Amino acid sequence: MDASLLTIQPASPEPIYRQIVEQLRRLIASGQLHAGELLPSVRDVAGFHAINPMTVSRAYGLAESEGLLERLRGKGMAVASNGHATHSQSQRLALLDPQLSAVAQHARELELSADAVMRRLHKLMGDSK
Amino acid sequence: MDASLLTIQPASPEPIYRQIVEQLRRLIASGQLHAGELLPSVRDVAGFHAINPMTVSRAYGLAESEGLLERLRGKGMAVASNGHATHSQSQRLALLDPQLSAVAQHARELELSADAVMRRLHKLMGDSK
Amino acid sequence: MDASLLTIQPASPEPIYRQIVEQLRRLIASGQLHAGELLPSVRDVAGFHAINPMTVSRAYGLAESEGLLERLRGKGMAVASNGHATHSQSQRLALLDPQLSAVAQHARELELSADAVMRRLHKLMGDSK
Amino acid sequence: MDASLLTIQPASPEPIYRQIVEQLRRLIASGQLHAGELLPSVRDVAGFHAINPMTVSRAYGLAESEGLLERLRGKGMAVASNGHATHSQSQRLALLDPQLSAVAQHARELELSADAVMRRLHKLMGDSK
DNA sequence: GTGGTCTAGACCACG
DNA sequence: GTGGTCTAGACCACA
Repeated sequence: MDASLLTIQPASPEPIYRQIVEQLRRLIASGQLHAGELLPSVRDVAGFHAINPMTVSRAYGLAESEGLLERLRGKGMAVASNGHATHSQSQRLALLDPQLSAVAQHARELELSADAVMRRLHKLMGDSK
Repeated sequence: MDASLLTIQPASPEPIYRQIVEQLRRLIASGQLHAGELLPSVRDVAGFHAINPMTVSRAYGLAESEGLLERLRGKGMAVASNGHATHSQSQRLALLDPQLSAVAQHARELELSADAVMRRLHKLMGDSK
Repeated sequence: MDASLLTIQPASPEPIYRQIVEQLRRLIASGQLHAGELLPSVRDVAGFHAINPMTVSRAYGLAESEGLLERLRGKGMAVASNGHATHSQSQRLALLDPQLSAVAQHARELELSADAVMRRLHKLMGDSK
Repeated sequence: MDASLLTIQPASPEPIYRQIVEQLRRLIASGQLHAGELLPSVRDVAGFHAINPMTVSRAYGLAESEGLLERLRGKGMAVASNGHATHSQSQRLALLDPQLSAVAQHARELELSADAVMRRLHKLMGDSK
């Protein structure tokens, strides 16, 4: 894996270290990071994105305590081989549920139809490809 | 308007005052709160939801400074009568865009198809009705 | 709870933040900290033990992510009310198992009898009261 | 001595080199390794346990600097013949003291009686025989 | 080379 | 008042 795979948005209200953890969670769940794969070093990620190494270290540490990553002493952090990788589609969808529930509630408050919301979402997902 | 119309989730990472402001924004944009309508007092909202009155006051103050609400001396806060209410559908959809963009990005990281995500969203929007 | 209840050994190889978390785990499991009880603030603990507030904050954060503590926004950290508190004696004993297993293995390597080890342990536990 | 006599737990938080040194200390103190006995080569130990040779070398070096081992030029490392071997029982018990003190403190924090802890320890020492 | 810990201090967000 | 985030930099431990 390359440090450039991670996307960091420093201006986001979401803390950087959590952005990293959640991206890792998704990339691992989808198999884009496969079990055993070595992650870029803390210093590489920090240098590439111009953030503090401790911020990256904090993210890696959290991901480890969640069982997403494991520490190979002297080598770095690797994707854990605990079955967290390559979830089924329904498992991956479940990761989106909290966000989608919020969207559903907000749409209701806005009195928007499911069709209108979905057309908009479809457009955004097409654009992003 | 009744204090029970607002939904507060004290355990959410979203700060309470922002939950209130954003809900007001959506309820006003959709016309569920109409211009001139009087809001429940800070004390009522705070008492009903068992939250700190200062939090409600802060939300009302922010909403006022955005032009969503206006302060009627001696009567309380009311929905502003300056055209913020009853947005068009496209304006209301725009309020959902940031969230939908995030959903799109996360879906990409999870390698989920637009169809699968939309089916899930459709189900959630149906359920919530 | 008072900041003086925690014991910090800065010279120990065990990191300070983990000393705190594990002590909290034991004090909660034994009911010496009861569910809902407010912990001393990060700044109080840091000041009392002359350590960096971030170190304490890190410990509290970890304890929260383990479900031991919960954040009361604006009030501080409190012992979680998730049933982690007041474990049965067998549950509390289980928390000592890893250490006791290591003791057992080391005693074997030292060719020490169970009786000799236990007499020593009994003396130490008596002294500490 | 055979490389298989050492027990290595790569996943333990205890560093590997220290696991080796402390095991050597205990095996020598108890006379299971006798003075003058030749140890397996760095390469053998590293190969057998699939760990880095440098780690084994570091452990041997530390043990030598402590006087546990001595370097026989051209032959390898051997158990030192300077009275470190076959300690008395009280000397061997002293090697366990730091661990037992920690157990005593944790038991106090868990409000466990000396009897309960000792029954558990007795069971573990019996099992491991 | 790897990650981990701690400090000192600034600044923010929340109630 | 509370905790949270981030930075900059030093130092350590491990392989």
